[in-house]
Parts: sequence; C-alpha cells; structure tokens
Amino acid sequence: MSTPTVYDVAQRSGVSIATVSRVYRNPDSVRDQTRDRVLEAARELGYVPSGSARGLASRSTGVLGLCFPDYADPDAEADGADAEDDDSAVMLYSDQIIRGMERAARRHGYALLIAASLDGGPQSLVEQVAGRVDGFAVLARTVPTEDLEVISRRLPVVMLAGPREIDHLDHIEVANADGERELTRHLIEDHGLRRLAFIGGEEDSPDAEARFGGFREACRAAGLAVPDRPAVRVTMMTQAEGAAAAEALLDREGEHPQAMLFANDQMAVGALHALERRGVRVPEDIAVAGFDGIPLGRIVRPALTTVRQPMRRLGEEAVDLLVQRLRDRDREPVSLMLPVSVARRASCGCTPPAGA
Amino acid sequence: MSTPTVYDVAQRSGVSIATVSRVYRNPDSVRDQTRDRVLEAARELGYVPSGSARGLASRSTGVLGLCFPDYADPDAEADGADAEDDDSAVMLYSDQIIRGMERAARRHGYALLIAASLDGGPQSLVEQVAGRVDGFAVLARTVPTEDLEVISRRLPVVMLAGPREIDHLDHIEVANADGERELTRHLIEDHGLRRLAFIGGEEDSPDAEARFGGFREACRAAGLAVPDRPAVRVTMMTQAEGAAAAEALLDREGEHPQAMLFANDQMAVGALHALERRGVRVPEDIAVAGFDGIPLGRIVRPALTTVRQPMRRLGEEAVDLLVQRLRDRDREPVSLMLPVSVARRASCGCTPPAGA
DNA sequence: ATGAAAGCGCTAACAC
DNA sequence: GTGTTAGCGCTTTCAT
Repeated sequence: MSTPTVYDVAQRSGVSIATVSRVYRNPDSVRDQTRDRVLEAARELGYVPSGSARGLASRSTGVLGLCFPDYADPDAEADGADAEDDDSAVMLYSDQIIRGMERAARRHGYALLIAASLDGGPQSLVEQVAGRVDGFAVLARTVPTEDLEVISRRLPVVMLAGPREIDHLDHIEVANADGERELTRHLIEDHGLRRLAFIGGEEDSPDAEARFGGFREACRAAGLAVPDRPAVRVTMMTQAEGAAAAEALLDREGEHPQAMLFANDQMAVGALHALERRGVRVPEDIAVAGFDGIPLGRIVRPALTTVRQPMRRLGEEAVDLLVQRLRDRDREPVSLMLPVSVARRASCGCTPPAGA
Repeated sequence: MSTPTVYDVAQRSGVSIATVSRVYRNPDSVRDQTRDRVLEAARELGYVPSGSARGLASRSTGVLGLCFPDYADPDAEADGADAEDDDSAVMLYSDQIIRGMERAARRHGYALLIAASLDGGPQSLVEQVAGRVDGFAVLARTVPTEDLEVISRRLPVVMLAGPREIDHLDHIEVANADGERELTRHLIEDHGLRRLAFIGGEEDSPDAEARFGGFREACRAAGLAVPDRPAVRVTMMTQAEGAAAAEALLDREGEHPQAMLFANDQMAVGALHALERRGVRVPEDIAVAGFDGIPLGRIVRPALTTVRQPMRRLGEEAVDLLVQRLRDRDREPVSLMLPVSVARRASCGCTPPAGA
C-alpha cells in the first residue's frame, strides 16, 4: 500500500517502466493513447515521481541552492514587537536575495533550496544543500572557505557579497567602497560637515572594512584627517551595538562628531533610538547614516540616509552565473561588481522626497 | 575523474562503503582513527554525499517545501522604481511565510525548497516540489485541488490561508472575517462613519469573501444597511485596480462614501494615490483601510490603517504541523485559525503612534 | 513506439 | 566496530 512507483503504474497500465518514464520526461515520444493510459493509472494510484530517484539516475536535480548566514538581529525582532507591528518591517538582505534568486531560478526552470547556516557545524549545512542541488550561491562567511574549496570541485558555486576568497569561483560583490565614499563626500561637501565618525565592524569583516576604506578615501579627498581605524568597532553590528556605539561617542571627551556613519543600517537605527533617548536631535545636532538600504531605514524617523545595495539583483545575477556555468563548466571564472546608490533621506539633513 | 562516491572514498581509506556511510550518518559509531582516515580521503577526493542517493535509499529528504503563487504586483514594482527605491519596500506575503518556514524548518533540521507557481502547467510545479520533499505547504489556489488530492496521498501537505479545500489535510487560515469585522466596527463606532464602501475581489476568492462577510456582520451589528455584494469587485486586486475602483466610486452618483474598505492593502495603496490625484483628502474627506499589513502600508502617506495578518507565524505553524504529521501520519487532521489584529494608522483618522 | 536490463550512489539489515 | 549484500525508484542505452 506504500508509495506507488513506476512499476506499479507500468503494471496497471500494461506498459513497461520505460514507457512510464517517457510519459513524464518526453510525452511526445509516446503514442497518445498509451500516454493517456499511463497518466490515468498514475492518477488512480496517486503516483508522484521521486525526485531522489530521478536525481540519482539523471545526475541532476533541477534545483539551485542558497546558503546564507542566520542574520537574525534579536533587537530588530524585539523592536518590532515593541512597536506593535509584527516583523513585517524587518526584511534582511537574505530575504531580498532569496526573492531575486527564486524569480531568476524559476525563469530558468529551477526550484530554489534555501538554508541558513546553523551553529551546529557547517558540515550539516553544506551537506544539506550541496548534495541536493546542481549548483548554489553562498553569502560571504557562511561556509568555511576550505569546505567551499572541496565542494566547488564538484559543482558550481558562486560567492556573494564578500571578497573573492577562492579565485576560481564565480563571484559577485557590491561596490562598498564606492558607496561609502560617495555618501561621505555628500556629508562633507553638501552638508559642510567635517568631524565625522565611522563605526565599523571587526577587522575580518570585508564589507565593513571596504566601507571604511571608502570613508577614508573621501576624507582624504576632502583634505580632512584620515583616521587609521574606525572610531568604534563592534562585533555583531546589531541595533544594540549601534546604540552602545553612539552613546560611547557621545560620552567621549572633546567635541562630538557632527556625523556618525555606521557600517550598516541596523546599527544606525539603533543609534537613532539611543540619540533620541539622550535628547540629541538628528539631523540638527548630528547627522546619522547607515549602509544597506533595509526597509526599516525608511520607516524610522528621521528616515535613514544610507547606501542602497541591489540585493535582489544580486540574487538574479547569481542564478544567471550558475546557469551559465552549468552550461559550460570550463568557462573563465567571472567576477561582477554591482553598483550601489546613495539614498539621501532625513537623517543627514536632506529633506525626504515628497511622500509616496 | 568524475564525481567521487562512497566507493572511491572507501577504497582510498581502506574501509568498506558502509563505514564511509556511517562516518557521515553516525560518526560516533566509528572508531576515531577510522573516521579520520575516511574524512581525510573524502577531503582529498572532494567527496560530497549525494542527496539524491541518500534520499532514495533512506526514503526521506530532510527537506520541506513551499508552493506559492507568483503574486508579483506589476504596479508595486513600477511604483517602487518610480519612487527611486528598489523593491526593498515591496515585501509580499510569500516572503514572510518563507521567512517563517525557513526558521522553523531549520530548527527542526530541515531545509526549505521553494517554488512559485509557473504559468506553464502546475504539473511541473508539483513535480518539482512534491517529489523532492518530505512534506510541503501550499498557499491557497496555487496548486489545483485535484492534484493536491493525489499528492497528499503520498506525503504530508498543509494548506495555507484559504478555505479548507480538502478536509483530510492539515490546514491553517487567518481570521479574515473577525479582522474585517473589528476594523469596520472601529470605523463605525470610533470614527462615527456610516456610509462605508467595501471593495472586494472575485467571488471565488475565499479570503476576499470572508473579509466581506466580516464587513457585513459589522454593518448589521451597527444597524446599518447590509449590502448584498461589494460596492465594487475587481479581479487581480492590484494597485491599479484599487485606484480604478476608488475613482469609480467617486464618479458614482449620489453621496460619496465616508470610508473605503479594500479587500487588501495593495488596492488601498493604489486608492490612496488615486484620491490624492483627485484632490480628495485622506482621512479628512474619506477614510481608507486595507487588509494584510504589508510593509508598504506603513510607508505610504497617510499610513494605511489595516488588519495585520501573522504571515510569518503562519509559516512557522505550517512547519510544525508538517513535522508533527511526519511523526504520526495517522493523527487527526488539524485546522488552525490564526488571530489577526487591527493596525490603526493615519488613513482612518487615527493619529499614528509616536514615531519609532 | 516500446521493452529489457544495467546501473546511478547511498542506506540498512544482518553477519562477523 | 566493520564488512556484505540488497535494494531504493528512476533514466537510459540498446534492441526490437
């Protein structure tokens, strides 16, 4: 009584299993009458082709994968709850990348398998995904480089949004330095600010470092002092840490900075809250800027000036790269850099554009 | 030179394939020394276990699935582009359900396979997903009922956010009628409005109908005239249709309604735009309300009063139901109804709560 | 147009 | 603790 197989369908419709298989894979190669008999039998039996068996026999799954870090920001969740809204406002990178990949994958006839990295050994993550897909994308720092090294020998892997850790892999990154440089330039030239503080992440966070690099370039170009390192470094880049960083800067001796540039939006949002609690007005007393362009940044007041990353497009490009490599395993590794754009909103002193 | 298998690893490390298998499935059942040898050989060879083969042999994939409709609202996209923001503000149900399911699935050790219904025959959708997962969730009206009937004989299926089309399946819905009733009551009692117009979808849209039902209940309870059918019916429930519906109501003879209640947020947002173009002030001249609680509703001005659905929780509950049924195939079918809540914002005349 | 047979790479008893 | 041996359900030549 268990799950029917090709054999059951074949027997019931009086054909061979090969014919049953053909009906599903290449319907036109079977006579109409035969096909109808098979389909009818399948229906009666409740037959559904086994993806595993297919995959095994055909050596391809029709599925692409995505591994991403578990970027859940606990603060963001709490915040959402406080503010009476559910988590609808909290959409992270990964969600947008998923959207982009899902769409693109579908266009190419693939389904998408997603898995966030669990703390319990990366082994499991990699196994879950790598073994069941024809190729997959990995968000930076999700899977240990050495594992990728091994896996990428067996199937196409494209690395997303980080430095190119393995040079024979396809790779897509966003213009972190360009974006932060332009944002900083805007603050300096258009708003006339000169005392800027950059709040960064750990030194081994390539994105945060690249952004800091852009910040420095802009300072240098403007003839300002070029700091060797961020005014503050945090580890998780969460809202809580952003708030703490803002307070720490406020408590430092000497003049306050005129602007705080955070390595990501989450921190900037946290800082906005902290500054409000301390009675510091934004942008009148101090300008605040983030990086990423998460939806939450548009909802907070003042709306957050930031650098928008084209995350969804990142997902789409990832799929395209994967599909192309699946077609030609020997082509040269590709490395793309996607452009970003500065979103000038209220937190830097720019008037927000007319309400939608 | 092709993809290494257990045999290759076994040979290279001088053990049997069974031991190789054990190393991956149950490491503790193998002596340390042996395990290290195997792992080393695997590493050298670039071995990755085949999910297909595993699935075939063990009759389970460790993957749960989600089928959802391709709800892309073309207007929403265009709108986003116009407004200079990328699509970050446009997060649909499905995205939130995906989030919820991914999280919950991961907690239970599953990965998530997602696929939006393609126009090209549902057959493909169903095959793609159904054959490769241990169970899956289906958003209402994504897969033909008859297909579900067949498939659900083979693996657990939970139906989401719609009526219970198949009564032996697990099923989760949201309290559409309750929510709309409460929203309507609020408009009538708290704002003193009496001429209300409900803009619905097609009659075969269960959600829209349930909401209309709640609207009617509230009218009845308040002693107002109870309409037989929505003031306007549209087909796709997009922004464009919402705008058109609003204009149509404005152009009708007789008194204008004091409030327009739309069957979903997309339409309400479209209406907001249309009303602004016509110089009709919201909420002074007319109140507007939606249903769903999409992020976009918080961004538009005035912010949209609506009924928030717990979409993410829907995803989580779906996974729980799936996991439970996987454990006990014979348990009674479960049907849950998740509560909703009214979000009182500016478009109905309520002052929005203090900015976050 | 259809059938027969040989795997695909792994897991799961069951022996040892 | 480790090896042997059957399959798991399907695709795919190669015949017919």
